[in-house]
Amino acid sequence: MDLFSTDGTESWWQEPICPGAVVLRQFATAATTDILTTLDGLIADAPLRQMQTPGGGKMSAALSACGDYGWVSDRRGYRYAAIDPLTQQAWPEMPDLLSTLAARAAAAAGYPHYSPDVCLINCYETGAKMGLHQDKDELDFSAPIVSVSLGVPANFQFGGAKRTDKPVKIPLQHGDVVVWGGPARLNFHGVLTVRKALHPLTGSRRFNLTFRKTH
DNA sequence: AAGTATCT
DNA sequence: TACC
Repeated sequence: MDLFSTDGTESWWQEPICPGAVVLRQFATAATTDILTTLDGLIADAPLRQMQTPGGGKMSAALSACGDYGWVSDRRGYRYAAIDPLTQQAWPEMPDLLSTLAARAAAAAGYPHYSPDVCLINCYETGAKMGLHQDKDELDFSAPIVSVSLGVPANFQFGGAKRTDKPVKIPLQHGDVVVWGGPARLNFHGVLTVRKALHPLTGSRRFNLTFRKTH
């Protein structure tokens, strides 16, 4: 296990998943109180909402976003939109605290010069899940995905380039960051049903921040 | 479709 | 696998 400590205030380590993908364990732990305060402000301006899917279903995780665009799903399909359909306003600007964290994580995983234009905010209550899918609505697949876990734990599933590839199950805790790009950029991934639990900073909720370069 | 129903 |  490779252990990193730059100034004595952070201590994290990395666990490879497959070529192009890695877990940065406890990478964000030191900053999570400030991140969650920042999140409160963001979702006050762009409320979390459960989006409709094209088939007529509803996603169990509630979503919001900040940055230049947000990911939107409705009966017509999936897309990135510059205007939040709920508020009819632009999405909140991405705070420096978040873009800096994402860039630091990407660099640590071997992807320097990362400048995401979107941060999706996913909120999982007990029982919520996310089916296996690919992040393929972006226009730039050369940039990685950076995924920050906060609050109650969850089991992440990370598969291959084909839906039928058997995923590996990765338990994620508060402060863990997953980065995937390069040969793993389009790999299928998802979140198993979140189990009832309590976290001192988020109660029963799990938040997931996913950063992307969409344009 | 990031979900769900329906099939083999 | 199909869904428009």
